[in-house]
Amino acid sequence: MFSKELLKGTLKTIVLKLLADKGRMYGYEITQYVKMQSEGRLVLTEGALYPTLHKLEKEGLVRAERQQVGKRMRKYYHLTLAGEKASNSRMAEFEEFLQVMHLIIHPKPQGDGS
Amino acid sequence: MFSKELLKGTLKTIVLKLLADKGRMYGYEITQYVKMQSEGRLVLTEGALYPTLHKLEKEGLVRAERQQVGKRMRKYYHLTLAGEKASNSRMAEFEEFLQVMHLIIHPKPQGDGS
DNA sequence: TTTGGATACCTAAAAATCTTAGGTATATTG
DNA sequence: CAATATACCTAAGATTTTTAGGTATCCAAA
Repeated sequence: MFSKELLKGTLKTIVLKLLADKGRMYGYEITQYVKMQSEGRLVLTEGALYPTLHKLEKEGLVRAERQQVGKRMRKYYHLTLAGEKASNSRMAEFEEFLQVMHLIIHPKPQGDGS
Repeated sequence: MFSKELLKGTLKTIVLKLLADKGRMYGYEITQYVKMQSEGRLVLTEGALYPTLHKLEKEGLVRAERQQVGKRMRKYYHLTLAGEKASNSRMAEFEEFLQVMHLIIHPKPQGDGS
């Protein structure tokens, strides 16, 4: 698995995008889904995920609904209208980030006179 | 310009890659090069860059040489052997990160029975 | 000539984010 | 019945970055 350093700053983006795609997910489900989809290469820690979900809720981008399953509680999250907008703009920013990284990592050769 | 949140964790990678490509650069030059190459979309702050360069030096990945230009001092940085290896492995990690993000953002549809 | 902007380095406090390392409880499987 | 998986949570510490300075030289324009 790659260094987690690169993940910094992308966690919110991932969560917002997944909720946009799936409609509703609960925290543990997100960790499992990401692990599965990335073929084990990306493992979200709960210590990062849960505070992020709470923060998104406080910011009004997601809303939570508790649901009882057997005797256990699940907290399903879904996007608010503001959350949908945030998800879209985050994804647009991510695309731009990729473009910029590409420009820096694969530079157009500057005129070098040769 | 996109939110800097996405940049978190990529600064070292960028610096190592640029030094690998260019051979030697000084701090201010790095900020200007990145700004130019990204068409103004990415601006590295000096408060982040200089401490990062110092840290890379302490880790033995880069070495600095002071050079007088007029009455002003420049500190040119270049990769050590360990730095070259770090640059390569960082870039490999970054590629893997991109792949993983792609898998999460553009998921292969799971059998949904429809 | 002096003022402002560019060049060129630096640091420290604060904010933001994540890891580590727990805690609690239920469900399932060997 | 013990271990693993499911499912939530928090807090201390580490790391990284922003913000907001500081110092000094160079050059061009007013």
